[in-house]
Amino acid sequence: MLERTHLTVVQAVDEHGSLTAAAKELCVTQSALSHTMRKLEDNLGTPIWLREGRSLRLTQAGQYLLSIANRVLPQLHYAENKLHQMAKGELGTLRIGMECHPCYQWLLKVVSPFLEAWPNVDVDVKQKFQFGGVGALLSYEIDLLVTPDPFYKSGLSFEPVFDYEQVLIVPNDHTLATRKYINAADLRDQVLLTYPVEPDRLDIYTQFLNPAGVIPKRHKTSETTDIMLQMVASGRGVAALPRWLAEEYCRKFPLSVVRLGKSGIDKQIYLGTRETDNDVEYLKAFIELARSYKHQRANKESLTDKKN
Amino acid sequence: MLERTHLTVVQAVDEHGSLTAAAKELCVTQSALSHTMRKLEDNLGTPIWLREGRSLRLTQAGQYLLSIANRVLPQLHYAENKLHQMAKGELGTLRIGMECHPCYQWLLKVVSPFLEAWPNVDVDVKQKFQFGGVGALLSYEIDLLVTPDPFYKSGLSFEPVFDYEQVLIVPNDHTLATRKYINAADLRDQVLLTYPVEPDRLDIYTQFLNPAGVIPKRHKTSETTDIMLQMVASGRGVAALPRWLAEEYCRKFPLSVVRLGKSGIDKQIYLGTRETDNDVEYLKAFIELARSYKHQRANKESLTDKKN
DNA sequence: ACCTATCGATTAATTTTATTCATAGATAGT
DNA sequence: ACTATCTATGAATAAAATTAATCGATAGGT
Repeated sequence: MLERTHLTVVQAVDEHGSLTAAAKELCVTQSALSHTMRKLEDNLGTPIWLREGRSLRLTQAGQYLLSIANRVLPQLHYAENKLHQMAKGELGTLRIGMECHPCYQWLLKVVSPFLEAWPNVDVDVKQKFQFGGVGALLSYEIDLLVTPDPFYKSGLSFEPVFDYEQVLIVPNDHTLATRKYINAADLRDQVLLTYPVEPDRLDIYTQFLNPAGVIPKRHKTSETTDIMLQMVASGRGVAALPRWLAEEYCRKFPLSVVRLGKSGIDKQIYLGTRETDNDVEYLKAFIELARSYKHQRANKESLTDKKN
Repeated sequence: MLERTHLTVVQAVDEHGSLTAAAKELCVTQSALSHTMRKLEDNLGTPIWLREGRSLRLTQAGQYLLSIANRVLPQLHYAENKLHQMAKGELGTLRIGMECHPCYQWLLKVVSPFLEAWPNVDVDVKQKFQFGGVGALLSYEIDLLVTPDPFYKSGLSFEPVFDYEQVLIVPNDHTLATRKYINAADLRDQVLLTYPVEPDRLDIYTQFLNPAGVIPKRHKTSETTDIMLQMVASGRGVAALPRWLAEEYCRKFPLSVVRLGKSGIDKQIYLGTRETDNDVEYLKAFIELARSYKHQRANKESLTDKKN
């Protein structure tokens, strides 16, 4: 009943001084505005303007209506703008879900250039999902899943964006420190430090220890990578980490990296999305950024390899 | 482009769970809503809902739109309500203009019962007018003029609401205190206290002193009635006031009232309004209240007279 | 595994609404 | 007094919203 047009007309008349001028501004005839506002006045039961000769003077109701127009119209304009930006995929919230700890370390590297490139897009990172990461993706709890386990299913698409080797990290003076690689049996009398998750979600168990039927001497957990590696550095145990991350810590602490098994444990990080989101610009951009980060790192690593 | 309907529909769908339910609520067909929202989605370039089987799920844009709806719609509802109240004359601001000091004293008496009776109507009192009180009335600066000088002109109507006698107030021990009435010449050697306005707007000059060609010994001014009468009480001069006001002060201070001239100076207070405002309920109510106050006071006075 | 009820989308027809056109009435300025 | 410039108005027209009828999809019951 009180429509946006009415507010627009009141505002335009106030700004341009007359119905005629307002009509020109709004690209309609003066008659149209006259009819429109007359109808509103009839509905409200009060005039908006007093007609004095050939000019209009706002009544009290009209003044109030003008104040409403000046308050509400900007809100609508702003909303329209935002919606258009959202439509163009320039604005929104990228809700990222994660299913592994190494993913988190990797994610931190990619998120910051993304935030810079897309100042109007927020990033939300979630880690707990009632029905798993894929469930969260399918139920629109998240828009992007970072996971080591692609789960091919219609409606979803997964893409590997990062390859890494899972390695053992030990103190420099550890008996295993100089080994080219270790076997599962070598961990039988070691204390193993991991993140506090179930062993069947830890690659070192599923891909290394379990197949060989080996159980380490003890298993301790640590929430954070820093604490974990400080414990490793002080000889309290050994830990498994992505090589790129382990090497970073080798610079900070007296630690060494050892391959797990003769050919190593190779892992990938995948990004999962809904196919319905294929045209969301900032999502595509994030994946592109993730891809380029992978290559950049690959180049770096080959350089380091040569140095060694 | 982003219309009120769109907001209403988004809100209704959120509240009732489906387009169909929302349509029933809004008393239109489901088809109508489907068309309306489809058009909006086309305009924005982004869907508001994801169609999943037979249910709708808000997109990010949709969630934003819903938040806008929840913010903006109440504003419009509230505005509509207020406008309807204004239309019924139950709401507004009564802007009162005043042209004389006694008017102000009288006004105070009438305004408070009015404010009680019309809790939704505000009262604004103004005293300075570039083009006089009538000008202020005609230019919609005020809605009601309280004045001793009716100015009959087409478009305006004046109504007397209060009769009073302008009297001289003197200290109890003053030489004039016991006189039945005084002549202009009696003020020749008195100090006259008045409000600080031009003498041609003071009745004691225009209707009493000037006709007799008398000028008082001295003329002092005071902004407030209280101070003025304290000065009178301490023998610094004499003042002219409406009788009803003077008698009130006689109870507080040792003061006496003396008639000005043999038959006294009779004055009226008029209320002036624009004829276009004839159907403004609260304006009519104010005038009615003013009238009733006049009668009430008249009765009181006649009672006091009998006692004396 | 098959009905059935229900949901949203769609097309064409229809109704309602908004807008224009043409013109009258009023008025401020020259 | 004349003219230009307002707003209002009624009828005609254009545009938009709404409906009716129907389709395809799907969740839930049997």
